[in-house]
Order: sequence, then C-alpha cells, then structure tokens
Amino acid sequence: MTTTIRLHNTRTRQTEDLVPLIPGKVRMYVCGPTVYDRAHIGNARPVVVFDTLFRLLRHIYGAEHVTYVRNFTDVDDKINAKAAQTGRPIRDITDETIGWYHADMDALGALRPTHEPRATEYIGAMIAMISDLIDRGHAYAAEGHVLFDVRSYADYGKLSGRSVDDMIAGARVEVAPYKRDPMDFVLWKPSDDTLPGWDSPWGRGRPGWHIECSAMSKALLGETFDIHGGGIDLQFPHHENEIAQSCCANHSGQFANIWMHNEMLQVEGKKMSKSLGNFFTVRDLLDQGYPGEVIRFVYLGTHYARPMDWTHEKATQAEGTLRKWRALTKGAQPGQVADAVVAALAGDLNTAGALAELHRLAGEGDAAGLLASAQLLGLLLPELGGWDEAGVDLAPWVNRLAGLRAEAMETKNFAPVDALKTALMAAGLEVRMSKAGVELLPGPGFDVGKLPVLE
RNA sequence: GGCGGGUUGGCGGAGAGGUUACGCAGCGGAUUGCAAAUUCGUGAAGACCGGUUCGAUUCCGGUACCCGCCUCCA
Repeated sequence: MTTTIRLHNTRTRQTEDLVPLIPGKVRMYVCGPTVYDRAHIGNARPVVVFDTLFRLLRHIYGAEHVTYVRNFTDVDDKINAKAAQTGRPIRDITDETIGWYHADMDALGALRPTHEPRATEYIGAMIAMISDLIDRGHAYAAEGHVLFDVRSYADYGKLSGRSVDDMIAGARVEVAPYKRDPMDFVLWKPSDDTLPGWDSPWGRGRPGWHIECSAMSKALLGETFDIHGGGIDLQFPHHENEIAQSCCANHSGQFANIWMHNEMLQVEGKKMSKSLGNFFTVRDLLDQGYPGEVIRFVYLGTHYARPMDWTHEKATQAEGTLRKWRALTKGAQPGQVADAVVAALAGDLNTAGALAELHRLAGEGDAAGLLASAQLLGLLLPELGGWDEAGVDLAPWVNRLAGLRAEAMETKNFAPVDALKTALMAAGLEVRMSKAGVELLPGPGFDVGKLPVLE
C-alpha cells in the first residue's frame, strides 16, 4: 500500500491525497440511474470512470477493503409517467430497466458495485431522516409536503459556489406558496391515489429526489465516507441538497470527504440530444457493432474531468489498437501491473496517461505486463473478448490464396492472386503475405457473408 | 443575469516552470511479386494580449471564443 492516490476534490477545489477515514478501507458512493429507460452513452461515462477508480482502489487496498455503493432510483415521476402511459405496473418497468442496465454496463466491463440499493427499499430510512431534520429545525411540514429550510444551513451553496441570494436572483424555478424560502427543496411530497405512495407522519406520499442518496449512503456506508461521485450536472442541485440534508442530520456535521464529478459527453462535437439525431443508448452502439470494450477504451481516452467527445473516428482507432493488443497478448498470462500505469491512475485517475503507458508496454512487446495493466483498466478481459475473432475457420481461404500465390511465383501471372486478395479485403480481412506464408486477419467491418465462395 | 470549466501539433489527447508525451494520420528508408503487417527514422503545438521569472505551453491578470449548470438530463 505504498501508492498514494490523489484525487481532485470538487468540494475543496483542490487535488488531495486520498486518506481513508478508516485506515486501510475505502468507501465510495456514486449516484446511479433513474430506471425508466435504457441508459444513454452519457449515463455510461460515470459508470466507466468510477468503475476504473473502483478497480484501482481494489488493486491498492485489496478487494475486500473497498465498498462501492451505487443506487437505483426506482421512485420517480418519469417512471410514474411511463407507468401511466403504458398501463404497466411500476415494478415491472423498474425491474426490466435494471436488467437492461446490468446487461449494458456489464458489456462495458463495469464491475457490479458492492451494493446496489433500490430507493423503494429505503423509504423507512428516508422517513426517519426527514423526521430527524424536522426535529432539529432544518425542515418543516407544509400542505402535505416536507421542505428543507436552506436558511438553516449556513454552508448551503458551498459545493457549487453559489449563495442562496445569488440563486434566488437568477432562479427560474416556480416558487410554491408554502415555501418559506424560494430555494427550499422538497424532502417529501403527497401522492394521490394514482401515484405510488407510502404512509408517513405527513400523510401518504413519496420522497423527494435527493433524500434517497442521503438515506442510502448513511445506511450502507455510515454518516461519513471517503468518496462521493457523479456527473457534474448533479453538482447542483442534487449534491448540494444531499450535503445539506446529510450534514444537518449527521451528528458530526460531516458527510462525504472527497467529491468527484465527471464532465459531460458530446457526440461528434455537439451536445447529445434527441432533436439533433445524435442521441444514442449504450445498447444502440452495441447493436451497431461497437464492441463494449471499444466503447470503454474511447471513454478512457479522455480525462474524466474534461468534456468528452464520442466520435466514430475515435471508436475506429480504439478498435484497431485493441485488435493489436489482443493479438499480442493472445495466450499470455497476466504478469505484473506496470508501476507507471498505477502511477498514472493514482494521479487523479489519468486514464489517458495510463493508456499511453499501455502503448509503451505494447511497443516493448511485454505481453504479460500489458495484459495485467490493461486488465486493471478493465480492458483485455477475457469476458470482453471474442469480437476480434472471425467466428469461422479461415483455413480454406488461406490455403487457396497460398496455392495461387505459389503458382504465380512460377508463372509470374499474379492476376488470380490479386483478384482473390481484393475479394478477401473487401470482406474486411487484412491480408498478409510474407516469405513465411499467408495470414488472414479479420479487421474492422469484417463480414463473413462477404467472403468469396471457393469452388 | 449568476456560478463553474475549457481553448495544446493535420486529428485525438496527457504530463511537467527549463530536457522526446503518447496514439492515429503524413513523409523518408528497409522489407514485399504488388500490397498489408512489421521495423528504423522524421517534420509538426500550446487562442490572443500583458505580467512574474534567468527562462512559461506550464504560474498570475485581462480579452475573445466554446461548453456546462442554474429547467428532478450523468
């Protein structure tokens, strides 16, 4: 445990050493998806980023000393809307969506977190926390709602660098009449008979958005823990509100130590949006033939704190690199993880730097080191492979090409060789002919159906 | 309007106050029936204007442009 991990803490705006609150153990919470639809490729970025951090933490502290919690938000008005629209039970929708999520994130090589709590299983904990906040004078009930009193928490706005007064000045939120302050946010809201609801001291209702993360992190990690992650778009209001709730409900007044935020993702230089037609789910990309490993490689190519651009060009390059590396490490056993790779990751999760080290290892022909190091990044794992193989036995084509070539060397008529070679290349094969013989390797876009028919 | 982030060679994309990032593409050589692959070598940067410094792409200030959040979208 000689490596010290340094991480940029958005709470303090500084890059800091990770010093676990409990020596030798690391606890991390990351905001997970609202389960009403397939995850899009923007949703997948924090998954890959924090999975990579999870892998690094396990490498350094030992797998059994790292606890990673990522929630499923399965109570939400978007889910309610979908249920109303389709007539399906909510639980059906959320169960199905969680299944999709697991399948899609598995394809990207993301490990399952230690715990994946569902919000609906922690309603009691949320109600208890809300009651506590009321008792301590940080929240109040009004017209079936319970609201958090932002004026009761002096540090409100600190995470996102805003003051309550500034926010009110620029606010575009509609102010409900029962709010004491325009910035007060909902902890609990009433449900009518058509909506899911739970009994509470304030009547039948459902939780507000932010309280679930406060309740679940406390239940599974404790009042304080080491790392809290999520997309930068969650910094305000979600994380700001989480901090307010948790710090006011916790006796220590402390919550997560290091806050990490990943930047957003664009597609071909533009914001991903349905109206621009550049909106993709992870499943869309997988169906289009981008292997999950290739998608992961593209993500790792940009530092998590910088905006990332998804482009077809990058995916093509990533695919070529991974093909090369998979060929180089074929049959090899993982050796030692390279120090330089760990050092890069330990420096605020510099995945792009780590990939550069991988290139170096590949250049040196260190298959064992490359394999072990790549696997630390969640690449070159056996379960992510297979896409780089032909899926058919290419021996008949190899033999025919070799035969024609041998003849041509005698007759000096290379036309038949070139014709076959052209056809094979058109099918997406890479054709290598050398003194040692003929080799056919599937390249990007290889299509078995386009292979020339041999007589 | 408020808050935050960014601007690096043809493209992508890092680190470091002074020494080659790296990958892809390009160019030249070797190799090849031709190619591919491989291999050797090579050119190319730090938005703009100031400041600090012996020295800044790296620190500070300003300008321009881009992006995000403030609309329960990661």
